[in-house]
Amino acid sequence: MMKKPLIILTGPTAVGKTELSIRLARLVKGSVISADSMQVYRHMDIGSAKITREEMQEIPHYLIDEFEPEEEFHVVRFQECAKKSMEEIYAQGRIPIIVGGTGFYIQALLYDIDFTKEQGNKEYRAYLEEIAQEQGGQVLHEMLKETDPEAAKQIHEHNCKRIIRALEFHHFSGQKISSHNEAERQKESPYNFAYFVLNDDRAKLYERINGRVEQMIEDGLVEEVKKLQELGCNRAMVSMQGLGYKEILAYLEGELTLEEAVYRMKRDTRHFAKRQLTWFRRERDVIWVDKQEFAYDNDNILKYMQEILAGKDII
RNA sequence: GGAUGGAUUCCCGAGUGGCCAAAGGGGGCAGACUGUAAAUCUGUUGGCAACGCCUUCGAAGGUUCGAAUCCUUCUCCAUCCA
Repeated sequence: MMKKPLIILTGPTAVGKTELSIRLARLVKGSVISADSMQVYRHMDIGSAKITREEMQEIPHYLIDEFEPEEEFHVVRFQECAKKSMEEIYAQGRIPIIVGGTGFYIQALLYDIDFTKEQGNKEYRAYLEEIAQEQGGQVLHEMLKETDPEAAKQIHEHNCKRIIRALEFHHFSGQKISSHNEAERQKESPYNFAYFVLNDDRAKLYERINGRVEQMIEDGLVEEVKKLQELGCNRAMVSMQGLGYKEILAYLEGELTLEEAVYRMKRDTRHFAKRQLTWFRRERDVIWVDKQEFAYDNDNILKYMQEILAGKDII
């Protein structure tokens, strides 16, 4: 059976994915699926740098404004929703284009990683979190050594979240997460895909990030977060852990000055961009698109992409 | 003009004779990641032909087996007195 076509356009935050994605979508008759852990939430527009209706220019977009900020969105839901969207897109004779900077989400979809072994209840996790709280993370790490020594070796003892997940996985599935991961890692993608990573010179990227943060403040990010607060959003919510949101929330609660909040937003966004790049470097079959090499001209970039897509029989 | 305090590695900041290429933090750089991923976590950060050598703690001299640490002079900064 022929593999279905799939285009991915990603890159670190603030490289300029959005603009390019629209032109690409028009070029290949594509529909966009957002792979962005924050743009899925409604009422979070400025801080997530969400694409606007006008910018979409009639190109269908999926997974934007799909959930309320109090809902918990995560990879598994992303995968489910994205797969559903893809079917719809294929049925219309269009090509799905994954656009967004959340590498983990992209991976989950691209390699159709299996997450459904167990759907744990919250109790066990709460129990583990309590242990971590009261006895410290090392205790959990010791527990993991018992049940899954391989995983214990791979996960640093300070990384509580991942230790908890590994224990939880074992608890509900009876299997080792280390072997599960190992198996999933071998998977081949069920799609005929092109994985583009847009990149730019680091210094330029950082400049853009800093500028973008300033712009967000000017555009009324503080007001946006105030409204979210009024809607009942608090820092425990997954959505409120987004960059920009957690800092402004801290400012509104009097923990930080605005200046300090802005400083942190910039810094943490830069760090985030770095982590994204690390992620993409590790992914296989990635096509790097360095903006400098194309003289910062999207026409050139599109031409290049088009060639590659044609070569892979995607278009 | 006088008095006092200060000047430390990219930044802030400890160190007050050997254990100091110099704590800690920040920033930078690198990495991990398979149900919170804009999250969570790790490593590294003077140079080199690198288990050793070289350069560094405002500058120049000096004391000492040995100095970022003590002495002298100078430069700059801060506060105070004129």
